[in-house]
Amino acid sequence: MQVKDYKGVSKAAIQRMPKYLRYLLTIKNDGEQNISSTDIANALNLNPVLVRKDLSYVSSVAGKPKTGFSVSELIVDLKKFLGYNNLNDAVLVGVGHLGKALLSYSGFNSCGINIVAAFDNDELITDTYILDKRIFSTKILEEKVKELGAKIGIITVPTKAAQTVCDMLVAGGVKAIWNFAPMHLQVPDEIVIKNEDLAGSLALLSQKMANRIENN
Amino acid sequence: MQVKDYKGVSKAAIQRMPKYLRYLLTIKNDGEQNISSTDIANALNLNPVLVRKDLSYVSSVAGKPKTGFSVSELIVDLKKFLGYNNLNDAVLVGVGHLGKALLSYSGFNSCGINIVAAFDNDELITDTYILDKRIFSTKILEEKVKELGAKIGIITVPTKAAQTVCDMLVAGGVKAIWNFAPMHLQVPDEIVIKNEDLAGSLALLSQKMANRIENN
DNA sequence: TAGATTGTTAATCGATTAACAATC
DNA sequence: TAGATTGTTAATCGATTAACAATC
Repeated sequence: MQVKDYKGVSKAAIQRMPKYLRYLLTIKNDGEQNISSTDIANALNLNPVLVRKDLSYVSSVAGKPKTGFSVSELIVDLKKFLGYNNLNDAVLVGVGHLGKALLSYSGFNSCGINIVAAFDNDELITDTYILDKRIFSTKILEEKVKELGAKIGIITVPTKAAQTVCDMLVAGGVKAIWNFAPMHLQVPDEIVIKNEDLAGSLALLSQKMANRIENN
Repeated sequence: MQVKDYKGVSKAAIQRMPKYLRYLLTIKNDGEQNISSTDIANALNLNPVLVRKDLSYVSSVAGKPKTGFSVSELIVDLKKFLGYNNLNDAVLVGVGHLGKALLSYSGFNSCGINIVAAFDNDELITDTYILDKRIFSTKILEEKVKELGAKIGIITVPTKAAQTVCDMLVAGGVKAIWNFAPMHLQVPDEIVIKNEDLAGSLALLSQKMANRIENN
């Protein structure tokens, strides 16, 4: 088996990969065996050349002129690229509505992330379960994260607690932070952080709306 | 009062604006009157030149050498740029965990968006309230959206229902869709859409982790 | 074969950073 | 005044698109 080194893939391209994978899974389900970059591009409102370039980074088998790409093979390649076969253990801190939403979402298991435990301050819910995930007290966060060896920390606590929780997760040994609290967190250089900024998305949406109306 | 035309602001810059605003609000709370672009940049891990360029798009008053920018004035300018003073009415469809999380989040009111109603298929929760937002049956979605005149539709339903709900919202007259379902939605050209793609974010996080570990 | 489709190189577009003069 | 800080222009970097030869 040939080994790809995945060099030079742009950030934007990385974020498109799960979209390709999802689309391919749906058409595979419809019984499609082959697909052209043009068809993928049309379905996802992208430029066909961009799709070809993205797929060239991950595909182990070249697309064939006239027939296009093998759906099954692309799916395998995309899953490998995205690391969906080897799960990373994660813990989630803050079992409010959003925390519950993420804990209940079964789709993460097929996205390379496995939430193994949750933490919350509220004594009423500690030692209860959401699906098969136990909720522990935040008091034992650091020690428990060490024990579990979790590598990703998901933060869904209120803004004012976010930095403290972040520090505890880092002390517990996580290598990456996925932050849903609306604030910028400070982490050591070696820690990877991804901020999920809804206000930023909303700003973009509002701006597009304003411009759209203006141009009518 | 001078009128800014906000031309040439990059998408990336638009998404940074709420971050600046949030940071300025916290330091205003700490009693700071002035702030330099360098200090903002350090706090948010950005390049100072980038911060100055971004702020130059929105600030009605130039920063002063030696003292920097007036915190209060920047706050006013950012709020105006982001349209946080004139609220857009929105409806939310799909009152699961994520839907509840968004309905319960009081912070949207200060982000220019006002959720006026929600919809769900589940008869058990129709005509109940979350905060002051009433949950209606999805059956009357189109007519109710028209009646309310909502301009933004927020989709938090399962994947398989997302496109149908999207079409109903568009038929109801919304101008923008904020989609949290993990799939690509098709909308008419004149409708603005923003996909909140957690799988894409996660892909980026995983990739960064993999590279970080590799480079050690 | 002819035509659809691929994959690559070059050109363009967009965003960030570097350099530096202006000024409070 | 001197130095911190701004704002702008040019250079660089990164990502997308256009052009086109290769090929099943």
